[in-house]
Amino acid sequence: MRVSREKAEENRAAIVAAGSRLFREQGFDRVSVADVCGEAGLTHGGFYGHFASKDALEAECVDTAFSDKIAELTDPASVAAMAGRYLSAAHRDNPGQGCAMAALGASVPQRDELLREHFATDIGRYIDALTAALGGEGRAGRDRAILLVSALVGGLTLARAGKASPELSEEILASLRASVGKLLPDGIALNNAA
Amino acid sequence: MRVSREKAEENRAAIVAAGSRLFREQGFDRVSVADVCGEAGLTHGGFYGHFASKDALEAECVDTAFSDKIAELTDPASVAAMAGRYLSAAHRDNPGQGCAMAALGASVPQRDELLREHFATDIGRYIDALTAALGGEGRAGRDRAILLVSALVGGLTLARAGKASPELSEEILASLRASVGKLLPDGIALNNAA
DNA sequence: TGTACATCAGTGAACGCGCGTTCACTGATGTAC
DNA sequence: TGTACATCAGTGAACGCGCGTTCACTGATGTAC
Repeated sequence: MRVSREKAEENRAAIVAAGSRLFREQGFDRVSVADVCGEAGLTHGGFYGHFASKDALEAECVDTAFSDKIAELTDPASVAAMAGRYLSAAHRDNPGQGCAMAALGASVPQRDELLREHFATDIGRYIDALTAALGGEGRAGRDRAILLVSALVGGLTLARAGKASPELSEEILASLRASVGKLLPDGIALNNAA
Repeated sequence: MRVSREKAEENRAAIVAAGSRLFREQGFDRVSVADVCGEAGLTHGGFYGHFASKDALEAECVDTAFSDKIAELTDPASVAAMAGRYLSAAHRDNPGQGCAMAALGASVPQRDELLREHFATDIGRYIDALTAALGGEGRAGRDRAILLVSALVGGLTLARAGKASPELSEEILASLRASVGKLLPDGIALNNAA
């Protein structure tokens, strides 16, 4: 059942897309190679023709998840829009297309060296991009970006972990939308809509 | 090989203590019932005489981890001391006795209802205790506590996930020690020693 | 352009392994007298 | 207090299951002529 080289490349990309979503939704350990391949419309036997191991797939999925998010960061207004979306109930309830740091960051230390190195590089790229988008310079600029991303990642983690208490989860998101708005440059307002 | 009721109670407590540490170090899914029992000096066969399921153990381990941390929060100075320890390389590198929110929070949504409810209740208790310890009142008091705990949890998650890049990981911790110091009440300084 | 064959993307069964949970058994503890 | 026996905490083998990975096979693709 050989397919064309073009189709094979599409299949590979479909595996990465499916893994990128499923890993963020359920975590690395709760998603099997067969789950990912099935989601991509394939059986699992051909997987090792595309990837050296499940670890290698994980690393590639993480990279693509970060790249999508980094591309969104262009100027201070884009950061405010991102923060508004980030602290929304929609993001809390749909991790599959959301932040890889909040969804997968805590499990990175237990994973293999390839993934740990990719994840560290990606976090560095994200902080660089956020600092640049905020227009800050030097130590103060990076401090602001690091405080912002930390508050977002931690707040979303708490809102998700506390979701069995809906009022608490909502309070955490609403409270952080207010606090994070004050961390942004003057004149840039958080978008609370999304 | 029956043991005395007193010894049986000690064994049960040893299982909870071992689980509380191992789960924070490696995550729920990467620690087996046999791992926990072995760490407590027992075999795994008797486990179900003490606990209804692995899920029930997880919930109890989470509760004890939170209780230990909540007891530390007494006044503004205790919060500053906690924050200094929280953002240390020692905490980053030793999750077993550290913060359950950073170590396990991201995996809560995938776990069973019992654990999700316990975790949500524990987060609520933690935020209540942190607000009270900071001496703040009303909306502003809770906002400050929520921003603080979010920055701590997110920052530690990033420092751990980015540890393959040691300079980045250190920068995140140092930057947040500076930023978090400014979030504390006037006159209360972060303890950078631990 | 048309044909013959080599290549190789994908299939599905199989592998060894570790998991959560169960259970028959053991022997020290706890109790009835 | 001392004895006889019932209780039950802990043991270790076993269960069914799902995992990551491998492999013989299939048949459409791609290429040599």
